[in-house]
Amino acid sequence: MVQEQSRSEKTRELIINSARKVFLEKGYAETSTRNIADVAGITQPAMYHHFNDKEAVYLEVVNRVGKDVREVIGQGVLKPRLQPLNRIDEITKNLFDIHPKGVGIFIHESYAHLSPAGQRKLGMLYRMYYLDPLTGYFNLPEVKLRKEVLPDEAADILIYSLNAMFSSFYRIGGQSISTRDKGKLSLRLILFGIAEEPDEQ
Amino acid sequence: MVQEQSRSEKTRELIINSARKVFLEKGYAETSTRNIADVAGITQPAMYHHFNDKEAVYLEVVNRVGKDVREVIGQGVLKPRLQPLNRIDEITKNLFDIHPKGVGIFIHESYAHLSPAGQRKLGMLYRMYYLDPLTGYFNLPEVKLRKEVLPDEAADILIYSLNAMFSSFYRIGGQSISTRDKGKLSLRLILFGIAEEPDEQ
DNA sequence: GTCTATAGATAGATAGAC
DNA sequence: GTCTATCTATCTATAGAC
Repeated sequence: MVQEQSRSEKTRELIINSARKVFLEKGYAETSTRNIADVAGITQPAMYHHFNDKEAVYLEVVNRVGKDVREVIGQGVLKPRLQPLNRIDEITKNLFDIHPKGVGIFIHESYAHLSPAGQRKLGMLYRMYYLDPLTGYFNLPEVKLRKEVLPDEAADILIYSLNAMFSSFYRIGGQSISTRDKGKLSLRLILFGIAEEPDEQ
Repeated sequence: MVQEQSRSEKTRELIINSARKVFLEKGYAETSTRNIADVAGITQPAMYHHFNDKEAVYLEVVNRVGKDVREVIGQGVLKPRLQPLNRIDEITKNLFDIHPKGVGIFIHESYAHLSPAGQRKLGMLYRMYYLDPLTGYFNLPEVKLRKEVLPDEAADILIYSLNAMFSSFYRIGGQSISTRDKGKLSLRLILFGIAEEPDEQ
């Protein structure tokens, strides 16, 4: 069942892996097709033999990265020995191992630069690989959400809030949360909020 | 004391106000100097008589917008008749009246496209006009923060989390929180978190 | 299948006439 | 002070030789 990889397939994989590095680091708009070709060690037009356009390369990369994301979230959910808070802490740690500059620069900031069809596809991949697996975590019986929050809303909010925590801009206003322990502390703030809840609103 | 405005000063104001509209809507990178000039009804090179470069126009706009932001936050803080939650709700509402596409597209996404000097200045303005006034709210004696959160951290987290809530990308995964009441609900999630806190961690 | 060459678009910024 | 014309750089994508 192991198929020999043709030269074309090898080059295609090389392009995808090179593009993965650059897109994860700089996002869609700031990545040029020459950047990708340079990392791959081919000329820029050669890329167009393997892909229709830049968008097709990006969406294939999102598909590959997304599968890894789904995998690490799924592994984190299925660790019954760990407390729920330690499990979600491990999930976010693995999420940022995959996205060195955060999820936002890779997914959210790319959206506006895609064609309408590309935007629909990106939305689909984001839901399938990021939101749905995290919804699985918040659906665990031992994870207690605040009563007005639905599991898929919690997943969405968590990813967006994490974006914020790991933004490089986070430091420009002076020393801030990112200079302290980014992991556990940030996560507690997102999960449990920043303020004391008033007795009755 | 009322000084007559010269023709040059009027044109400069016209450019700033035109740029303000476009930068708030599209952010720094997606705004071209021709966009600004078109809105102002002048040619693109004419802009360069009044400003050294695109960055100078942007930073002047941030300064103007920032003053308005400081103003609405300050007004919100000083409303002792309102409950704290209603006050912060009013503050965020006014914040998004000023930023129709959210604070992120105007401030945070612009950062990477500026010169080092511009980045330092933007960081300074962001702290002065956004973070410090909000820190004032979280310093109010009647606002109770969770014990591990400092007031300036709370300010930073609030702005970043609000970014997320109002991102246009927020909808692509299907119907989500943004289709419900964006205001009070989102704010409660940021302030008080999404999860029930475990009895002891 | 990959290359060189280049088309075609758009960006920020400058030169110089008026 | 504003204009027309243009420079320079960069980008995505294509044409066509090899």
